[in-house]
Amino acid sequence: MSVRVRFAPSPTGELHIGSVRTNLYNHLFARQNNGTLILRIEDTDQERYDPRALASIYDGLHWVGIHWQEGPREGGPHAPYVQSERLPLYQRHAIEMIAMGAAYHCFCSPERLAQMRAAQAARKEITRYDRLCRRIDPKEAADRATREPHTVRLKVPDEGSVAIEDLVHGHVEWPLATLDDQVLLKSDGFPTYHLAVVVDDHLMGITHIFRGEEWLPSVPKHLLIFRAFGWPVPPMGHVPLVLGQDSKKLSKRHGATRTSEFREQGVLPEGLVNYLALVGWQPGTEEEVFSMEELIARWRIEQVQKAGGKWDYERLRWFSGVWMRRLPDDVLCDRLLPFLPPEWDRGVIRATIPHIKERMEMLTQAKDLIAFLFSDDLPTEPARYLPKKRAATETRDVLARVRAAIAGVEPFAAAAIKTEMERLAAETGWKDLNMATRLAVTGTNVGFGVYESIALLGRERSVERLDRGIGILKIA
RNA sequence: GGCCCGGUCGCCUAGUGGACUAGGGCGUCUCCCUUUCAAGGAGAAGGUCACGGGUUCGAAUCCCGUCCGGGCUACCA
Repeated sequence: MSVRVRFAPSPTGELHIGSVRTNLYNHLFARQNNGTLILRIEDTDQERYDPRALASIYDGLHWVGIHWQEGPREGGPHAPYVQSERLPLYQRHAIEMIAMGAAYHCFCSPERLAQMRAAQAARKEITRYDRLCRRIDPKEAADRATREPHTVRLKVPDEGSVAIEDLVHGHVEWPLATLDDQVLLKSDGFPTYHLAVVVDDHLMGITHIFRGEEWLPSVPKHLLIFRAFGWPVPPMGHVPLVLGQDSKKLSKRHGATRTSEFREQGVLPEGLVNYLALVGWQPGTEEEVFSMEELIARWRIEQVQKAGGKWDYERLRWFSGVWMRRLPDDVLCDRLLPFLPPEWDRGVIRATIPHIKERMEMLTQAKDLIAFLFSDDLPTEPARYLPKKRAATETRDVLARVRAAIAGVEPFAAAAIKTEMERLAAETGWKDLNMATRLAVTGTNVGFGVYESIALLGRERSVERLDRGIGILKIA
């Protein structure tokens, strides 16, 4: 039987980075087994529905390199893949469960439910449905259901227990006596998550369920539904949560959590995927830099951690930097373009790549590094042209000698410029000759090699800037 | 409160009874390289393996208890 796994997000907002991690695991498992990955939209909560979410899911997942075969836009043999378009299916199954005695109609109003819970809480009891409607005669209930608002609830047995062999956590067991009679079908005709996942996972032929650990407590409810229909229960693996620094579920207050934020910050998707895979999984060796293809070959559910992983922005940056250096220059150049002014010449940008790729962790850092090549908007304050502990007069004199050397150097290339500059440094005894030159030519005290900077800028512009620097220092 | 899941350096983690004087990576610090910043190289600091009892010749690893943290506890997912 071929592997079929799914990613089932709720369209309630922008794609969360923790969701990407969970989906990445599904993707890796599908790919390594030549299986099928399915995207299913679980929009059963009309209140929280966010129409922008679907685009966010598609954009974010495609950006990190995750692709699937069946989904809302792709179609497939089990379409539709949006739960709100499958309502009759869930309603039919809910009715079937009632007929089998595994569920019942509930006519309790939200108000009564709220009062009931308040009373239970006041008595320090467990707050759960008191099963009032479970005692209504089924025929009467069916009749009332034709005209009264109602929900359908799971009829949880009073005794016994259910268990799974979780792929991550091992044996987990729940006594049924502690379970609530979960609502399966809401009064608006929409299913709850619990009914919808089980029905869809079965109907869509899902063979393995990998999802976040927050779902572990609801497994017994799902087991009861599988059991009622006599459906086989697919193997499940509940993967650890992605946490913030305070050990709580990663959320906005911890920092960036939207996938699009990382993209906007210039994080390389290769680095993100590499880092993400390692939050909750490790290969059993000391290697840790992996491409998507390597992850596909190596990832194993058995190696997934039990404990939650704290999000580490520093480590993510490091991985992004690692991939910055690994990507081919042409590829990196293309990645950079969206982060630079459109009028900047691609050819010039491309020429800087070998010099800046080792100095960036995020694509957003490129702009400052190469701006001096595209803008003549340099500082005007004399102090900005002085190396530490150097006076204006001496700096001006040294710069004049540099200017002469640059004006005549042949060939005009980094190696020859280096030779000239080193000769001048020896002659003048100036250890910070390069810094003085850098300040005059680029306007900043950090950046890649001065010789390369001058070579890239060109003889004419370099000389112009040296003259300009000398002029500013004369005024001072 | 109840149910469930966790607990190895600040963070991610290796480790599944003896080679553990607990290893690697991120971060921090030092040095080398470099007339900037990085990258690269070499080192350092950092852990009584949550705690307490057992079992055993021997425990991070097995058992029991305790503590701490988290998740769930909705007609949310």
